[in-house]
Amino acid sequence: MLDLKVIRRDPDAARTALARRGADDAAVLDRVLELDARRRELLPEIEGLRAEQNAANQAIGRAQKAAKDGTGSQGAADAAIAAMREVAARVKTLQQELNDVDDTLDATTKRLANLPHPDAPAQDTVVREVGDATIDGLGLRARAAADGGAPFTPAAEALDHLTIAGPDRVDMERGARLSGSRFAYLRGDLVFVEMALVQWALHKLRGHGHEAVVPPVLVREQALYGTGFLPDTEQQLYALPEDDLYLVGTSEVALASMHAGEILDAATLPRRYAGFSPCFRREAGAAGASDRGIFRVHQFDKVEMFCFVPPEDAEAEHQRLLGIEEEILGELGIPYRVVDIAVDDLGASAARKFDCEAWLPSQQTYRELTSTSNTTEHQARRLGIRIRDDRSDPPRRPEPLATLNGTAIAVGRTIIALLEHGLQDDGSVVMPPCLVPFGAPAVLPPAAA
RNA sequence: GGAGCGUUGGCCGAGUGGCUUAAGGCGCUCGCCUGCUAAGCGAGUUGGGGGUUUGAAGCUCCCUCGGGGGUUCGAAUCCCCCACGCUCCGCCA
Repeated sequence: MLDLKVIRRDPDAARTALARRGADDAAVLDRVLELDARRRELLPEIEGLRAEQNAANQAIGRAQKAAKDGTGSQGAADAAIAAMREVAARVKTLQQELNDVDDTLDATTKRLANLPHPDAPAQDTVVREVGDATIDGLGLRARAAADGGAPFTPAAEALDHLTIAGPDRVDMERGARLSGSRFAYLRGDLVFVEMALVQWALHKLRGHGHEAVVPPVLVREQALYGTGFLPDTEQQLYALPEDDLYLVGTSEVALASMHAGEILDAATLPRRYAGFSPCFRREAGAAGASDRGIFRVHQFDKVEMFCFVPPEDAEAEHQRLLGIEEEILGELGIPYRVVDIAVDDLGASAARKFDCEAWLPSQQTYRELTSTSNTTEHQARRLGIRIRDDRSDPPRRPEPLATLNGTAIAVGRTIIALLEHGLQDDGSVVMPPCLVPFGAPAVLPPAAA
């Protein structure tokens, strides 16, 4: 949500910035300005009448008391009450209109997307590529083998993850039988790979100052409006209308909402979290996509980073999150590239977004594995999260802070990349050495014939 | 699922229609006083939105007793809906 005062002062700047997103936000913006103007017409009128009421009500109270004491007449009070009746009716009418204007203004303002960062590019832009686009791109597992880890001889030919894992470990057929397409059972070894990935990531993130969180995944509509997923991505959301709850598509929703309505002491910032939760996405409209296996499913587990920082620190924090994502991919030995996402492809809340795309040998292309967004004050304003700086002089009013999110581990997709990059000629898969202490097998046996 | 009781300022807590425009206390901030500290005295201490202003400060008005609506000249107080919390019963991994 944008700051009304800022829009009011310089509507053209907001208009220009929103236009870069390519949406029809200009009309919405004009509507906001119009409603804001009407609101500021109504307010002084109502407030004047209310001041009149407040004064009269005190006088009535005194007069009635005097009448009771016998020191005054009831007539004076009755006359004042009669006079106020009219004022009360007028206030009621105006108040009704003001309420309508407020409601519409609020709903309309919430439709506006965040202002994009000036540096957000017009087209997706590759920032850098790390590792070779080959089967063991970074050569990390080969190097680890030389250091005494499991020996590793990369397969000569790439295979996709379903072939490598086999139906005993990624069971799409039974998943579909149970729940429909895009659902899978993850079984056997791969469960321990998932647990190791999660444990490893949470430990790493704790070292980076992120507190581990397992959040609720069923949330009220309010949380989705607050994080900017509504109105915007309704067709992506699973809803439970019986209970007025939604399944979250990412723990970002729950993590951002953790401090909703709070005023945080500036001295306690930054606040950094690492959420672990399942994520649910309807993937409506993705029906034609030809992804095999667990690349795009309706339910997957994810470790998500989330940060609350002072607005002036947001950009540095964004780079920090990107740095952690790259560190993770690097240690897992997954070659990747960083893409600066095009301004018209940003979510409603994001001012800027970087994706890390992993090289998938079986597809001979880069695919999105992680993503980090700087949502500036957009979510904080919608969720009512503010910062109080007791150290500032003169003291300032509480102000919105900035929030940022980033994927640490999207489990399913990470497993895909690990399988493809760890594949050896005999069909076995070498796991990154960093996961082994956390319970991953050093080597996954070949899929059963 | 059923029944009951609750939600007041940073915290505790009084308050059943009108000088309560929220008592009192604690905490905190500032000042005074006091060898230091403590105590004492005084003042201040929710958040939001308007007006004035280039902006800020200042001044001023309005709103804010969990949220929303209603009754009334007037609501913390009465009525309705919702959210949340606690207790008991039932059910349950």
